[in-house]
Amino acid sequence: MDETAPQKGTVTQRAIEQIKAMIGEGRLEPGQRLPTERDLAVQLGISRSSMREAIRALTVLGVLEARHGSGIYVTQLEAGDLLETFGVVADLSRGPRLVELLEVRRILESTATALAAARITPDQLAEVEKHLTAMNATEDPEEILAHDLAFHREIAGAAGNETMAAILDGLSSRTFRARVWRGYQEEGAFARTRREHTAIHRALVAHDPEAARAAAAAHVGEVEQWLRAQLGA
Amino acid sequence: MDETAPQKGTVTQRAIEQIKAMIGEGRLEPGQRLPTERDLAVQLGISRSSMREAIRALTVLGVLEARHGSGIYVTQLEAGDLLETFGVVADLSRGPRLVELLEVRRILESTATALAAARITPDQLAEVEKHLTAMNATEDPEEILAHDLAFHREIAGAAGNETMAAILDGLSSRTFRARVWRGYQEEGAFARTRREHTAIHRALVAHDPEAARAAAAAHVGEVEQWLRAQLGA
DNA sequence: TCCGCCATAGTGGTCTGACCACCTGGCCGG
DNA sequence: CCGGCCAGGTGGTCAGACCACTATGGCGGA
Repeated sequence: MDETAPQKGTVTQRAIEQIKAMIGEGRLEPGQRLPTERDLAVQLGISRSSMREAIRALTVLGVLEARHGSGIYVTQLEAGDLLETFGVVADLSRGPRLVELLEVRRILESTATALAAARITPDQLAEVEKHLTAMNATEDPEEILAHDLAFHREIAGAAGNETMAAILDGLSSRTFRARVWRGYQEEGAFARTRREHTAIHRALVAHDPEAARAAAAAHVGEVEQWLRAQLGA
Repeated sequence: MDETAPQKGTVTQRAIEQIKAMIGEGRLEPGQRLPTERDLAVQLGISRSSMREAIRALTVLGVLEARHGSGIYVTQLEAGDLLETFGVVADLSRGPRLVELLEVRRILESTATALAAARITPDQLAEVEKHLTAMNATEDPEEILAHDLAFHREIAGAAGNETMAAILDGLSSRTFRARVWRGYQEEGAFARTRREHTAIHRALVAHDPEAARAAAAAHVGEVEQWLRAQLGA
């Protein structure tokens, strides 16, 4: 009856591809609910175990979402859903790879900040200021880090490219930054960070893209150079 | 007995986190072989089915690699291994998200090309030329696309940032580009593409970063603008 | 002695069927 | 009419069996 699968790879892998294809071809819309695991297994002619592995795989990729007791749904397939796995990359990278990731972040962050300088709205600017002042008002590293992240996320959002913002979010994932900061803050980098953030903010207020680009690049580049030196030592 | 897991999330999710943690803490080195599925399941106190789901999840993320009949191994955790999932993102993105991805690619590709202009070696330059001439010597879209990909990949590699090269590779994944090209090539874009590639190559030969950046940005931007227009229509 | 074949043990891959935990919606009683 | 209860359906987990493949080491022949 079914001559769709001419035997290639594992059945699970095949199931993953088939579901991905269904979504790619539009047979499954974002947010739509899929048949039950049991039905899907029958449809593709495989066991429920294999089908579950396929579903689990697509779940960690941010393509599907399983709700216990309710069903399996296609995510909205937005940038945030799919790029969440980017954080894993950042978390598992070490040594020279960390420097490379920071270099990528520097390139994207500087461009995003430049775009934001041109496009940011008063409301968004107010939000940025909120995190800036909150960050300056505390000495708790945890809180500083949180506002630091929010500061940059808000700016990336103002750049108007959700995909880029999602990537930057992954590149700044909590554990990633925490790992770098642990050693970085020892050299009293808080003050410098605050100065750099102020410079970025000033460029945003002035709607000066080039100044914003330079300030952001310098900000990330500072950490990048420090990390590079650490590895060379 | 075991107070490691105080009940949070599904057992599979917990297993995923635990294995990730083992790698993050260095208890599992890249390339190292893991215990068997059966042993791992016993160690973490879960069933083999759940353990298999966890392994499958980490497999699609490029963290683990399962070899039938041999065992499960940690990948080298290099950029290419972990960023393969980036291709999935590109394949499943549609509409405005495609434009955003192209914008990200434009930013990274232009910078990568600029870096390459400064650092490229004669050998690498020869390789680039090979793909350029091969691309000009055929009319088969399939082959042109293949050499087009290789052309950019070689340049990205010459930039000296493996991570960036891997991301660009994902952003240029076969199905992604094929989808865009299907409509794009109708307007006789082959000639324009060749011209643009020639301009990029010329900048590389001259070791002129700024010219390279401009040429690469224009090259990607061309497609980006076309796609933007398509969506607006 | 050495090489090559092959039996075998061990591994991941798949299947089955059962049970549990949770959500949902409808029914029933207030 | 409303609220709580309950049953059916769903994903989550488990157990055990068998299959497909790989690697290893021993055996036989050259």
